[in-house]
Amino acid sequence: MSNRKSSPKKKQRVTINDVARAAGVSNATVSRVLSEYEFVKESTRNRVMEAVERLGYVPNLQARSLASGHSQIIGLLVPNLDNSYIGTITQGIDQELAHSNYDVMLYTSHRHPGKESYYVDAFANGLTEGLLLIAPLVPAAYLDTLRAQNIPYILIDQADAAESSNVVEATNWQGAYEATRYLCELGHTRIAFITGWLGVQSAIDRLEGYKAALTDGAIPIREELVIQGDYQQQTGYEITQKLLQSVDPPPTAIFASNDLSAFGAMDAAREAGLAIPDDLSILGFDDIPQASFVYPKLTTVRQPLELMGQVAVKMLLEQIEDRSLPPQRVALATQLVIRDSCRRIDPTE
Amino acid sequence: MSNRKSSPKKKQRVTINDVARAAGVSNATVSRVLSEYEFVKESTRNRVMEAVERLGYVPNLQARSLASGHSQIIGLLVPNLDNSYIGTITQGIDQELAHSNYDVMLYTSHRHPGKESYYVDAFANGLTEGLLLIAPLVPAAYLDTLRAQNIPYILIDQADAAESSNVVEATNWQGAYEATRYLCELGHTRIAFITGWLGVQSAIDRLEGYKAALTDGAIPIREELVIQGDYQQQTGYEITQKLLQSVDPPPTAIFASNDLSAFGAMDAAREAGLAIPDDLSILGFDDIPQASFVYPKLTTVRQPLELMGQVAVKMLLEQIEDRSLPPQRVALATQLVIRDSCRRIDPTE
DNA sequence: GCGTTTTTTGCAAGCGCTTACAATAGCGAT
DNA sequence: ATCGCTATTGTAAGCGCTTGCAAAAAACGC
Repeated sequence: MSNRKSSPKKKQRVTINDVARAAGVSNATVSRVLSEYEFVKESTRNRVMEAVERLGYVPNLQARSLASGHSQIIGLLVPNLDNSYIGTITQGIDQELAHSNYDVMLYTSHRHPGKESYYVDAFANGLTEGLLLIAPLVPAAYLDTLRAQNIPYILIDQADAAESSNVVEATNWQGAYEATRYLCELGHTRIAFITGWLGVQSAIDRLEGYKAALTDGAIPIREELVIQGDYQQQTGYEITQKLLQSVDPPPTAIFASNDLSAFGAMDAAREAGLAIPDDLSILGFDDIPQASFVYPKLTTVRQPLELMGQVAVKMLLEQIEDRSLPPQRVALATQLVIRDSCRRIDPTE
Repeated sequence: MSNRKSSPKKKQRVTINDVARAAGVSNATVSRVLSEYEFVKESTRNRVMEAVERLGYVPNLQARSLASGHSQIIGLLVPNLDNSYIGTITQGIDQELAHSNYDVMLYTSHRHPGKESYYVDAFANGLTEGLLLIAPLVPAAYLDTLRAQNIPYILIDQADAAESSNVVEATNWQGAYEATRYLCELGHTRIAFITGWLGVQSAIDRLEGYKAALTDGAIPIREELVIQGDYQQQTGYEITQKLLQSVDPPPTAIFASNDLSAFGAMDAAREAGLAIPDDLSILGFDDIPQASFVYPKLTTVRQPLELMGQVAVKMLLEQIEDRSLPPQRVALATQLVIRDSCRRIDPTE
């Protein structure tokens, strides 16, 4: 404390100029070496690299992006992170991004609508070059902002009614349709459906797929068997409890709009003393990692979550490259994964 | 395409100078208004704010941080995101951060050791002002880098052997000890233990707690009942399968080092035809949301995951404020949450 | 009304890096 | 040796914002 002069408080960051001086070149040359500019003499390049190495120089990202206009950062807006659904998509995103030199800025909206648009405003400050929105609430308001600012963005697993966004989703309708048909073919006629949170298009599509399949199977749609859920395990549990008590005759199968809800349904069924699949068949949607570890292993509709993340990144990077690209929509194929939670039902039952 | 002159390709970003001009002041004044500098005349402030509003001005973050030296960004390094353990901690982090004006940069290491240190190098470029490391692999190498660069960082749920880091963890030893004692008190003497990934301290602490409790309960530690796992559900499943086949007499209880492993154990047990808790008691660690939704509800040791995230953020922000603060270690209390997966065992069995 | 203070502003110098544009160097051809 | 090119490097003007310093205004004291 006595002589503060002797302790230089300055953060002695190594800058490009230090490197330039050390290598006996101008900072422009250092910059060129670092950005792999082609016309740099071999010997100069080596000299610079040696200096970089020796001084432990690391470029300052903000300076770089201020000067170049590119931040090499993309934003990722997620509703929350406490389930593996989002996590798996993120895994795919991250994986794809690993090949590029983009970093990701994470924003979570905790399903608080107000916050999402707040964040999107924040994105507009130019920090991020593009945006990945996983199952966003899409109150249109902020998509307008995004478009106005001409910021590339991709909607993952949530179509935009306006049709003017880039979206990566799964074939939700078909997935639900096939799954329901499967249940029909197994002999089920009383098939309950736990919807997802109907604020998102994917949930609606799944519901429609379910209905269409019943109709095609000449099974009347009974409204008391279609219950509105919200993709949460707890809700699936509660709904199923109620369902099993109040509907008579009870359903012989429950198709849940996502695996988490299906897990909830399994728990409720077991608690009610029903064996799965003997007394009740259960079918999920997503195929998160857990689906194959629960007992019995869950039959479910696989969404290629990781792939969705990867594809979204690819699309986003393309859009960043060329802002004039027209909006694309990609629907990746779902696939029915038959495991142990559904069984053929005897028509006489 | 014909006359490209008419289309100004320039990204017409609104800058602080535009606002200054519009409000008839200098950019310095605008900057002061925006940073809530106290000595600005009320009328000027209003004029500026009005201009900001009207032009839809949003400050450029990189310019701001280049000039000020503060990026207001913290880095978050996670091993992966596909389980709710990390997600829940992140939730806490995010929640606490919402009160501040920091954003978070996300890095995932996918448990690939090489990558972690790669990232940490990247952090050194000054983009982030501090780092939160969730259950990192800690190959010491990059902690050295961090310390050398004097970048504040907090280790979450992973102590640093060197004792010189800030860490937020749970009372792992005590948690495991209490849980094991509980099992003993229930009459169990053949208690198997599925360890976590022993590369992290927390896993070791839990193992030690388990051993200590057995010793205190005068129960000999049988090595064949202690199996090395890695915190994954699948591994828990496989281990339990083997355990049930090969050990004779079989354990009457299994204590898994985390809930995921416990879920795996439950599945394996059920598959082997054992009822839980009647034929086998199972106890977990973490208390992730799912723990109370599986059937039977899992008895487990709660780690205050969200709180850990929040505390970590608080500590980090303090460290950023004042770099000279000495390293702190906080161990948050765990708590045994008794639910339905363990039962008292008849001594005559 | 004048010298002092205290507020409010503007000026201008960067922050560390990129990138036209210009200058220099190197080289074979003439 | 000179010219014409091309390869290589340097110069310098920013990118958009913050901030120390100083000037200008307003407020105060007598």
